[in-house]
Amino acid sequence: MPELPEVEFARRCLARWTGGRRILRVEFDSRAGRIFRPAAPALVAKGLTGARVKSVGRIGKHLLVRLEKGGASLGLLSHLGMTGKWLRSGAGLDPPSHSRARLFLDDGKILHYQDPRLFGRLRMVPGARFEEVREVAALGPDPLPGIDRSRLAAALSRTRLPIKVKLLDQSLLPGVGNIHAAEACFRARIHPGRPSHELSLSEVGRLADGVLASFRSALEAEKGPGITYLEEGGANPFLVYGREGENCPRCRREEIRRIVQAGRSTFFCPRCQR
DNA sequence: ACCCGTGTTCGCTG
DNA sequence: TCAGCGAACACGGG
Repeated sequence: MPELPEVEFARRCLARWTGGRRILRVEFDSRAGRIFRPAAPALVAKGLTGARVKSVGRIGKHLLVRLEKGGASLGLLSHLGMTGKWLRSGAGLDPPSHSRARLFLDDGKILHYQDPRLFGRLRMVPGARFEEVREVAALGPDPLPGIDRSRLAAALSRTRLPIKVKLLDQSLLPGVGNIHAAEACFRARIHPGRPSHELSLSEVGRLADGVLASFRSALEAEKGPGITYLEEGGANPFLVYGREGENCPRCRREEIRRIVQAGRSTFFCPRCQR
């Protein structure tokens, strides 16, 4: 369920697990071709074998792993798609289900890239020049630790798209996904259907605050049991997402509604959000 | 069985 | 030319 907070959590885990470690061996499953495409899985595996991890970065929902092999820099770009996850296990344990690739580290641990739906991507970036990768080049500046409000206001003034739909555009505030777009509109008390160019400067400011607050709240939840995934059985940690029919947590007088915008669900309070 | 889904890209349309 | 839309990708869960 990766939007920015989950990807940032994955980054911290990966950094802790791999810092200074060497990759001894790489395995992949029969479906890994989708994840690695257009490169052949065997080529990626060969490229990673023997490399040492230097650092793990992130921009938006993209993980940027910097490695070194034979004195040369090497990059691994990881996008988790809808269901991608990095997990770690000890040697000799059964791999988790849908483990598409496994990296065997020199401390005896195994990193698994798990991705049931195969929407994620894992690709090598020569020289770790991530900025030359088209999807990365198209991203706006990462919203953490802060958002440039003038830039945000300027970008919003140029489109009539509903604000909640525009928030999904990764050139705006990369890392915002369907959940946090709805959460940010709710926190900002802005109706998700409002044309972006109509927002006042103070509304744009509230929206930036809303995005950051929603991210921080989710990151805070990750520190606990690491559960912010709706499917994982924990309580729904969100204010409006997935809460159709429940009372609004702010006004307590209106039920949360669900609408569909650009083919995606949006949840909002019709009383609080105008 | 049917519907829904945390993301992105591509092709079509007006 | 291009913003905007819907479909497609693929699979599990309710």
